[in-house]
Amino acid sequence: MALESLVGYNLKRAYVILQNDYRAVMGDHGLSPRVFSALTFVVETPNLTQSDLARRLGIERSGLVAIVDELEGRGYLCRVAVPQDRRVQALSPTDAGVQAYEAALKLVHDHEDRILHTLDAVERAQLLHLLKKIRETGE
Amino acid sequence: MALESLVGYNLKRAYVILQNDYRAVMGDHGLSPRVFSALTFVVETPNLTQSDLARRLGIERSGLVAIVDELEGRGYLCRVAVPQDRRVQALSPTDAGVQAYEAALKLVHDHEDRILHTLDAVERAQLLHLLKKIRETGE
DNA sequence: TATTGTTATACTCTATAACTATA
DNA sequence: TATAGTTATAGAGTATAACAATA
Repeated sequence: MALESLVGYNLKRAYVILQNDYRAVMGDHGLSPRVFSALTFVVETPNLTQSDLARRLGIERSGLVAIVDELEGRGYLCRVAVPQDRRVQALSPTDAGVQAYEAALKLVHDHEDRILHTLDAVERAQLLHLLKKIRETGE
Repeated sequence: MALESLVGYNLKRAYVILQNDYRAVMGDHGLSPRVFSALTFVVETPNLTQSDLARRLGIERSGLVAIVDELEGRGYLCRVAVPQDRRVQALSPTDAGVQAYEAALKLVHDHEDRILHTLDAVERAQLLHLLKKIRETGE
């Protein structure tokens, strides 16, 4: 079967498996992968703007609006006006946002530990390394 | 950055990079990844039914209809009635389908060789091996 | 002129539910 | 009853194009 030797096919299948398990662990009302990623950037990056965030996530600004709306609706961040440039909205995490991020990160770690239990520490590090090499190529 | 050590995040980013390059190589009227995968199974598996194919691709039967419609519309396969069980349609590749498959496979190989040029043969084999380990876990 | 955030819109991929015809 | 193929429908996720406010 020619597909078995294709990286793209195996990458997609593996990605779908991780994603399904992620959603099962996070639950119906949990943060989706992209919203969790966005929250991570907001919590870890001071003075992040929406355009910055879209660039880092590799999506369009227009697509980010709904993500930021959701995080704001959950009370996890605030859009803060920036006096120096009145076009931009800085994204500032709330205390609830930081707590939700930490709780979610713990769940994500548990999920990855479980779904990747057949990979030992060396294999997991190898996999991360190889995936990052692909990322470096494509950007 | 917590995301950098997450397999799921890096898996998705790498997958998006491969997918974008795939589409660039195959062109606007080329076979999409899922249609190419379906055609591969049809060409390589005699007497394949739609339910079989959906199961192997990991999607629902309902979602497969449009894929088979497209391949039939391109003249790459025929839905063949099976006398033994008149519920099923066997999927039989045409000569044009086999030729299109072979041409597409060549393009896909070129695409993967190019986008993965920073990985040597050993790394690529490692990556395939690790991705398959994840697939085995999740099925 | 260019950029930020935003809205409107459309497209792809996928799932669920219900139908029909067969078994 | 159960299965194969099908249709209708809806929900993510994402992209493009255009707009107002601001630089």
